[in-house]
Amino acid sequence: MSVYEKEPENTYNPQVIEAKWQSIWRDQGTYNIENNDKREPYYVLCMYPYPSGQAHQGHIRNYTFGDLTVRYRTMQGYGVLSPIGFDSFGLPAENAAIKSGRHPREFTDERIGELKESLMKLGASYDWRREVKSHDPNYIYWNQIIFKKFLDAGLAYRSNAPVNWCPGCKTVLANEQVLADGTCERSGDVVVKRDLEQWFFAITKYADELLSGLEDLEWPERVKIMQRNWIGRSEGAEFSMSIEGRDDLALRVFTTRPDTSFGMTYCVLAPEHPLVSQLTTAEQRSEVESLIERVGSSSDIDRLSTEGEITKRGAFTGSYAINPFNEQPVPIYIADYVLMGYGTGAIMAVPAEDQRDFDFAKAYGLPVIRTVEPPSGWEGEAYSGSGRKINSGFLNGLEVDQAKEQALSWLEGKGIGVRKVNYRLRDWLVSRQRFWGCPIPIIYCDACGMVPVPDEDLPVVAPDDVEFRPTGESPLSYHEEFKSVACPICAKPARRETDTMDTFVDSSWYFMRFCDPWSTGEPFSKQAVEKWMPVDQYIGGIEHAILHLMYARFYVKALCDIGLAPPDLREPFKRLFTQGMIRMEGSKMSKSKGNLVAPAKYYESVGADALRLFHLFVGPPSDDVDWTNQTDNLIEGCHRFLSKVWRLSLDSIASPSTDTIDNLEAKRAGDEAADQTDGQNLGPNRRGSGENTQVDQELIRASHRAIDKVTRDLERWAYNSAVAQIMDLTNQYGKYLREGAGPDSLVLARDTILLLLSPMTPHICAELWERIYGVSQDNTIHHQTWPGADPNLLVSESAMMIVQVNGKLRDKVEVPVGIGEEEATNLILDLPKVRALLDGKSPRKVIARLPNLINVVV
RNA sequence: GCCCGGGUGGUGGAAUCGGUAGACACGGGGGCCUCAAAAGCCCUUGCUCUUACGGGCGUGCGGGUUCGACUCCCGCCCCGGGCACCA
Repeated sequence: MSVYEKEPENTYNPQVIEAKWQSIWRDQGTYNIENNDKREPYYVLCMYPYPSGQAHQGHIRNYTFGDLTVRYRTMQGYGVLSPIGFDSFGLPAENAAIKSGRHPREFTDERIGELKESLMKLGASYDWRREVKSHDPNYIYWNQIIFKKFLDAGLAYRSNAPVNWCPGCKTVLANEQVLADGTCERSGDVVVKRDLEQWFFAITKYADELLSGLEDLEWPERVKIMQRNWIGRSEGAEFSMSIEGRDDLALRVFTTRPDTSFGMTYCVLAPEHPLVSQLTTAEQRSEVESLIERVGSSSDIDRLSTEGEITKRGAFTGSYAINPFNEQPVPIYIADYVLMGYGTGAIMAVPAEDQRDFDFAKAYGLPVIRTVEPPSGWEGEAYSGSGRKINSGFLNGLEVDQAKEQALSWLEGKGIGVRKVNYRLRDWLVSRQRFWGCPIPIIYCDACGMVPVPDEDLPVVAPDDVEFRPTGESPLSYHEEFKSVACPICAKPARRETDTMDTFVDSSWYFMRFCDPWSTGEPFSKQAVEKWMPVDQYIGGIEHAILHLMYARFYVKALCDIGLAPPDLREPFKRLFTQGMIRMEGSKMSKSKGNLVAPAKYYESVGADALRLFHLFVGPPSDDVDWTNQTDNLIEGCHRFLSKVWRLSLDSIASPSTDTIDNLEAKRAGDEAADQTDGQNLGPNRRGSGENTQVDQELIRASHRAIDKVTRDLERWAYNSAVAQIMDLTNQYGKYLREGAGPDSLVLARDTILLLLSPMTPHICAELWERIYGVSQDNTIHHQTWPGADPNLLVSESAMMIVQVNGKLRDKVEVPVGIGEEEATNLILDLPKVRALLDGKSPRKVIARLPNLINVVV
């Protein structure tokens, strides 16, 4: 037992010190920041959480990384904006309301309280004055104002569209909320198609900028790739084909391979294509209609399940189109593999160069004409690679790329086609038939049509006296008082829109509101946004790689264009970090799976600092974490390490070999004066008296190496190896402390450990710093400057040189760092081990990477 | 099917520019301290041959480049993620 631990107040008691410092931070508003702060601004943001009650380990992980960044950047001298809020609209609260009969607001506020408490107990530092909640009437107000501005700008519109309808949730789902197997992401029900009048945001207007804007973002490459794929830009041609015997009709098709037009052997329309009924001949009608029936009313799951029975997937219309390239008629089919929502909803089919067309052609006995010579020995069916054109009239002999260009020019020259860019990205469907969301501020009047709710009547807030029936329908739709309203224009009875907005709308601009949550005249002042935006470091889960991050990017561009945001902002998140997920037995941790591990039990046993340290140490932040039966051991180990830091730090005060506090204070003051002269050394970088022994020199170098390594590791998100480095320094410090090193080196090492650790485990470091230095409240460890390594101390005078013979490690020799090649060669040729291996032969070659390595080739 | 990641001891992981593979931990084994325990400290811990000294093998598999490969190239296998009729 250490000297200090004999006194009860000197044992490491995380619960006591964590509560103490958390209340200090809260009472002092340590991490509050003003918009007129003079320091260089730095905006750190973690994705605001859906309030699900007590935090889960995914939150803990996220907010630990965020808090580390906040504290680290603050120590580097930035004025850091660190806000937090709650994504408090959404389905779970509504479902809970249906079950319990309680109002979702009550339920949500309670959950926010619980989540807030777990975040406070984590010791995360925020400017709580800036808290934003989606369900706050104030936020709803601005959400609705922005919606109206979008409407004015033509960015919000209403359209009757086939939508994904979940019979379980009784609501429309965005494409993104429908899983690949055609089921609802939330309820698992089979999603069906329905035609409904819905609100959309015109995100496709920004398709090109959403794509090109990715270039300059410091985002993980895989997130950018996912977004690029989602946008799905493709270049090609759109051209018209005449219909045999029908001079009144023309068929327009889109293709990315105009060069393959000579290989067109049929055309396909989507079953929903408007020309289908006109093109269908009497004898084909029943066949065509039965296919339309099957495709139209079915769910995607039915549509997909037809895979394999390909002959049920298409029907011949009885009509023929004329291929403009060779004037040949080709039969027109309808088939479910062509989608109405993409391109023109009609394609020219080239089975030789497209596998889907090939499969269809084979099933329907349609011909295959190759237009690109496949490589010799080609065994596949359709060949979509490059090569020389054949069977292609004026394109023969060209390479695919040239032929594409020629075909395009030919189409343009003839005036039958144009170059065309298509996107996979669709407009954002924002209507939700739910209660617990931001109401869409629109009134429908029989006389005046669609009328936006006047600003002075905003916000439109969902009523309190609602009845939650287990029908799945939104209570708004049967709440007469809410629904009935006087038309703002003619005052006659009118109906309110009862749909609410997708909750992704709320999360698309909350980070701007954080800049200026007090703003009353506008959603945020341009000045504040100009100062803080874009977010310097955004941190969140990879699961938001596409939706949230795409929508938020769209929103910022739109807000710039309608004049609410500074025009040149364009992008919200300059740097993005996506953390890995917590897994349990291989599956994603989530409440629905009942596999959450609440932080409370760790707060009570080992404390928040140990839990934070575990999340930093367990592996690379971007990797998934497997929560196993070993995990508690690792957390325990983190606690043991912190106990060691505690003990060794306090022992240093007690140890007669180190300075008294008074002496240290004097020394620090002196060093600060000295620091100003060389302008470089801050914090613990005191050089000492110059009387240090060899042992002291080693510890001093070790401290500087740790500063260097940890700083570089924090910049490259290698928190696990940063922690390892601090552990290593702590082990050395402990050793030197026992061996009685001098005070300069011990104090340096101890302070270095505490400073480097302070953004990671803030409570214990603040407490120890206070016990050592007795600092006042505005001079805690978190007010210290991040240490800088002295480059001169990073290199040693001697190095361990690896001696290799034929590339294999054979020996190690300590050499001076400046050793020359000749000297090194002579030295190693004399080594007994090398001599034995040479066996009298002379070396053929010597490769030297001095002073670290030398390799003799025999 | 296409596009991304990844595969290193019993476990989590490290090796940042092609130069000591396994840092730092967890777990295991042994010891010290103790009446005893907890805590702490010390030693040990990739596999394998050897009493030892010392050797051999080793980063999913098979090749290649190089004085030298976890790292680069080619071809496979396995795991995870994203997209999936987007013409």
